Amino acid sequence: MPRYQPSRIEPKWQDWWEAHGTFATPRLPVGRKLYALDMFPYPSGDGLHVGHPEGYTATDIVARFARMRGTSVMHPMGFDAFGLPAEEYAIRTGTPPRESTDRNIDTFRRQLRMLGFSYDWSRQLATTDPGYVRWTQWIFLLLFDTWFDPDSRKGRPIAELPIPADVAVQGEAAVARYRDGWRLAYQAEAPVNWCPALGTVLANEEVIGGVSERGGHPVVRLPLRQWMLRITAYADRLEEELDGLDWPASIKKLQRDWIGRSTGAEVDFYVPQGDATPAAFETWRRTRAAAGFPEKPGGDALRIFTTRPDTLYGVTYMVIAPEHPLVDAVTTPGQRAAIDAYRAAAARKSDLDRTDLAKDKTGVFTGSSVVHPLTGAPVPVWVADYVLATYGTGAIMAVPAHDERDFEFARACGLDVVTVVEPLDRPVRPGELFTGAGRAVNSGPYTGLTTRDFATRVVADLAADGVGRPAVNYKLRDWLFSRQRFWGEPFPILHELDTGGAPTGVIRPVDPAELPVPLPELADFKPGANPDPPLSRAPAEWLFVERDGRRYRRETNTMPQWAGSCWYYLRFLDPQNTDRFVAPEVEKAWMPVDLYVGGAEHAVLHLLYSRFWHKVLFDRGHVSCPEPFGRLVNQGMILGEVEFTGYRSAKGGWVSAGSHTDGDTPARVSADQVEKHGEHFVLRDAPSIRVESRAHKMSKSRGNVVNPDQVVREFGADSLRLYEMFMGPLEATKPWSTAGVSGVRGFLDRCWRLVVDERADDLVLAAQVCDDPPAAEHLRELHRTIDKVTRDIESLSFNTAIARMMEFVNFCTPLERRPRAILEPFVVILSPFAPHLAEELWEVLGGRAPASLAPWPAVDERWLKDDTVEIPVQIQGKLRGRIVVPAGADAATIEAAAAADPRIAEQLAGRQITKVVAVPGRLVNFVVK
RNA sequence: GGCCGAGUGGCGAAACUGGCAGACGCACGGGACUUAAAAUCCCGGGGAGAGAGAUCUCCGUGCGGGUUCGAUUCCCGCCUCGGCCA
Repeated sequence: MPRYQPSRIEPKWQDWWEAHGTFATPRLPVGRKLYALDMFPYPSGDGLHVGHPEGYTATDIVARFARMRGTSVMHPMGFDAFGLPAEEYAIRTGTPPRESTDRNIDTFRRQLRMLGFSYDWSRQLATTDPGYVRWTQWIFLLLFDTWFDPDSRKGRPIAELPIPADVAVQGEAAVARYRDGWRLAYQAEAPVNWCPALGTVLANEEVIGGVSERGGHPVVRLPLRQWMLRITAYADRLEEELDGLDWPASIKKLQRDWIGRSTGAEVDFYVPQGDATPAAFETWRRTRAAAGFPEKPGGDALRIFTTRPDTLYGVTYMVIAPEHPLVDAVTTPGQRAAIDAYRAAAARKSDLDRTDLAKDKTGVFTGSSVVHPLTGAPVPVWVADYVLATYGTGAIMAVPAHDERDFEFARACGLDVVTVVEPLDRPVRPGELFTGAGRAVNSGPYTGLTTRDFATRVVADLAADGVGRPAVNYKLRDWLFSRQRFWGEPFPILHELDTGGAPTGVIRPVDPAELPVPLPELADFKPGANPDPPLSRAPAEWLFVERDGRRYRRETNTMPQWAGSCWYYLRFLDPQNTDRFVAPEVEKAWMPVDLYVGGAEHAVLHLLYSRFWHKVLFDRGHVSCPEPFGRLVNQGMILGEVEFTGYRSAKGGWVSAGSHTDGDTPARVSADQVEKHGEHFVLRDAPSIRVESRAHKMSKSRGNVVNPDQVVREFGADSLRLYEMFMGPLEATKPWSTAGVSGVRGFLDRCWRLVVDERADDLVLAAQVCDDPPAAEHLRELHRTIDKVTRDIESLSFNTAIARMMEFVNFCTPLERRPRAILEPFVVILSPFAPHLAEELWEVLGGRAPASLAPWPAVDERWLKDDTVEIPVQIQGKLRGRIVVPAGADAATIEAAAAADPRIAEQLAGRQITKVVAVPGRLVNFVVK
């Protein structure tokens, strides 16, 4: 019994904390607050992975530490429970997703509880809870009700959208259409990635290399009515407001690159109507000069976006995307067949295939030309799939002399290359590719201008003539927000039907009082052969509703998994509220999140989408801060145990790693069969054979997945927590080591024996524990430990904090008399790391539970200072001796002490000292001749 | 191909702002305890060399340069590995 038995004490204290509401969070913080948040998990059927507790332990330590220092702490946990795997499981087994999801959540909750995290479990939520879905739908309606006002750069109610007079006169339907064109949530026919095998449309980021990220199924592009969110309206704010955030620079950069803001110009090229006479072009130009640059180009103009308006005179051809609306209009009968074939082929390619620089560029001439707005020269129009319909205007002016992709395409198709920019420092070679800035040549009236001046001037001139304007473009696209799946939030939108049951095109939001729109009971989860969502097969009583005497059909798309995770951090604050998604005073008191920890895989999407929703909520006055996550930390990946891999040839003999070929088969080699020779590991029995030494990502197929349940069974939850924190820096990628877990367990065993008499039958104090007043050396050791641990938790350097506590235990273990006055504070600082053990030891020491809420011990600065310090003495920068000097000794004193040291004096004798570097408290260095 | 990160003992790692490289842990070796083993406790471990010995010398933070009295740390160039994006 008195041995350290995690299996006994861990459940005991988990029950105790639960029964006593130890970690219940007040509705409003009292004094200082801390909101420490983990990225909530998707409750997969496999249960918790050892990667999960890494970040969770880190935030738990911070949360427990803050609580012990009197801070009000919000530390909740929930589940991101909508998503594909549950639905695929449903399709496979016929189990309704809600059942399997609830089961998985129970498993996750059990496993999380087992690890002793100090969550306020009364705040648990799942994105699938009807009470949560209600507010996700409510926020969607808010997006639907919001337009982005470019003047104030803010989201505003759609009712405040100014209606142009020419629209107003067309009547109510026209006004409604106009409004729909401005809403942040809108419908569009979009070329989408339809995956027949999954029976769904996928976002671009879910398509990798032309196949689905999940499952690797082929994907084709297809136009389909979709819900989109106008995230591009917020692109500038999403980029600019990264500045104030305490996030890793690399994540900020990823977000900036993803947004991909580029500045340049939009330019219209005249599309001849019928005969392409110079007179027709002149007429068009005069009309434009009078009317100005239109919001949308008509059929008589091909609009392009370029970041290099200074290369306008180098345009030798135009390229439009295969999906561009003008393709049909500009294709001549002779080219029709070739163009159609090309478009069909392009539809089967993903964006990735189309932009890959390594691949050859392809394209087809349309047979016709457009007219250059400055020179009036005809420019041939090509269709090529290296231009994407969704980027910019879906059309480009090609300047092969100054753009890499255009250059490659021109070379492949035998098109002209005309140089119009020269580098400032050297002459240009004809036909050379030069993408840098320089000076204009061969550019009519602009010749001689620098790239920057040219751009400014020409854009102004184009704008004056009504054929161009300055423009900003983003790589970021509007967010494709609908999925043809069952297991997601239904859209709270109704489509009006006419008397014949056909949609009229009029849509109507569900009254917020009627939310949530529940998911219907569905017998069949199988996706269809066409992109019709499963909900279109819902029972009629769900599908059709009547409002105000009109019949409606419900929207049958569902929202993507990102929807629920966009705002869960807000719901945690007020999870039971049935009047609002969060009470304003509660939101104001707790937000923003002070520490957000999770994997870097969410660097772009989740974090960008959340920020976008948050800004809309902010603009509409529902939250008090413009950014949700103040400080972000990415925990590193935990890899499997290091593996040694040798290679065997087809004949069965070993082949040295590095000189092996694909024909050789890899084979696991155990650690005791290898040894290190110089840089590499080799086989012990055949030292000429090199083997690879590497840790791999944990995966079922590799069979190197570590199961937290098993680790807890074998070593205890405190050991798992402590090991994951001791492995190395939080942000680093680290290999798992079972031996390492057992080493950390050894430390907890030593902590136990420091306090408890292991050989007694009952749980009693070790005989060495005494009430002696602690001696100076004890206090010095204690306070240095408290100081280091305190500072290390603040900087999230948990590994070094643990190392310091180990030193403390190593110091105490040999003591015949161990004053409780140093043991008690030690147990307190141990408690955030190994909370169960700390509670138990605290109890044995006679403390009043819970140790988890004991005040954090204060550091007494007195014990941090030494009377004397030992400092190194160098000659020529090489260590030649050490001296002991008073702690505060100044430069002159330590230099004299160093020179007086017999060993140093001996080596300095007869040499000329040219310089002395004496840094108080650090070192003395003599530079001699 | 681009961007980001990393490279330190047999292994995971530590080193404040440029100041004694390798704290702490694993593994390993030695010792104490034990009839014995396990467990525990104590001691020792970067490499090479010299010495009977306490000690001493040289080399050493991926490689090559540079800055500096002094570089794991800063700068330039390269190599390898990992991650993300294309």
